[in-house]
Amino acid sequence: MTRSDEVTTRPRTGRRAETKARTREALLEAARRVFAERGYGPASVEEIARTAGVSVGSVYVHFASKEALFTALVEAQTSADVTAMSAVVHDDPQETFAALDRLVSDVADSREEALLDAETWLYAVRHPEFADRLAEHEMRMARFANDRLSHDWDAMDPAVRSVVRDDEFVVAAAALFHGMIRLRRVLGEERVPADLYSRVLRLILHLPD
Amino acid sequence: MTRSDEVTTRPRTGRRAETKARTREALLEAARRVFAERGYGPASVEEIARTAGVSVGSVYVHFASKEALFTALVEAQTSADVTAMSAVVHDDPQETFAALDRLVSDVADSREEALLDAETWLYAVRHPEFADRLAEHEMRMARFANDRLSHDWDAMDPAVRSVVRDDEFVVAAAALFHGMIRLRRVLGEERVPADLYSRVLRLILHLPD
DNA sequence: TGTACATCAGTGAACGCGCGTTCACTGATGTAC
DNA sequence: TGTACATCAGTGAACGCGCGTTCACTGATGTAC
Repeated sequence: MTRSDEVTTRPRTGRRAETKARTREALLEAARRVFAERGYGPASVEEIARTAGVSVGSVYVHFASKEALFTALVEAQTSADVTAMSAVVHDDPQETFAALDRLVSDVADSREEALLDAETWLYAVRHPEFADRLAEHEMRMARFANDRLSHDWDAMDPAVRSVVRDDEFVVAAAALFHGMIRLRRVLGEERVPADLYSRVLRLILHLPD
Repeated sequence: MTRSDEVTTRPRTGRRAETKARTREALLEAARRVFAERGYGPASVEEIARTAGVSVGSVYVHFASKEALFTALVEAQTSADVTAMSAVVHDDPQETFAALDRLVSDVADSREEALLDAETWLYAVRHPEFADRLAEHEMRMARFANDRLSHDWDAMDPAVRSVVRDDEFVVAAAALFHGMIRLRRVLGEERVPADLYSRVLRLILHLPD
């Protein structure tokens, strides 16, 4: 039993640690907004600091460099993606499809998320060492969907199963997801209705309704 | 009949105009490479000029600004896209599907084209006045495909036609196209085989083989 | 509890640097006679 | 054909500016006694 264990009334994290964590969060939130709006290159550390309400020097207390701030942001976004993905899956397929459509419109209609998504992809293609992390994340998301799907896959129409494997379907579904977000941003929600996503998925799977 | 019409032996465009046109082409080609590799913001006019083998000042003889150079490049790419699209359509659907798969692998496997594609989208989302031009281009490409398709659409399985309209199918096909290019760059060609595109399209359309 | 000292999150001016754009200049090409 | 002048594509040094990062400093919080 060490001395720190005996401290009970005092909060485990002192005021200093609390405010430090708050500042870090504020910086990540500001980075999300500025990186999305300007892009990685043109985004300035000064604007991120100003948006977070702190000085430039403070950024370097929390992150080693502008690049480290960006990758920390992507890491945080990755966790958020997994959370969003978990919320999509339901026992009832109808609800799952509806949740997927909602995810399409949520991401596409959030300027910030759509931009950051593209910015992350570009950064990954330009920085091979980072590409592996994005690939791993993309595969984790796909496998997550695949696990839920595999129970039903054996019962799927053989006309479908003979053309694509279950892991290929998941990749195609992810591709359609990314592509619809991209097009919806450019063409508008009339030409790219969110429920088109689930309607096409059902056509691919030869499911009714 | 003006004097210029009487000049027959002399080339219509003198040496000066010829070399100027060559320089312009060299600048556009260099811009394609540098904008793709670095992104619009971080790409420097100096590097573009150096890549093209001319001085910085020369860039401003041909283009009013870095931005004008970028939009001219996108304009040129737009024409190239239309040409590529024309080459895809065949009378035999089998050949059309095969050509589409080839287009997927061509664009995805060309680092430059894939990057420029994403860079253009980002620029459009960040510059609303430019977004209209990209939307128009995207719609022209879609309509182009739609015109070829509409002859067959009436003969399509009613189970398909009752779920998506022909213009919605074209949007979905375009979305799948963009998404597959994106994923293929990150996940590799083993996990995103090019022919997955046509296989999924056939599943959507409930076509055999 | 009170006091003296240590820690460290946060500050902001200063740095060296690379950027987009300009402009006076050069010289090959074009034109007039 | 030859000559004198005009045009203009291309040059590159110079400009003003904003960038990422550093670092000596501040003062609130934490610790020892």
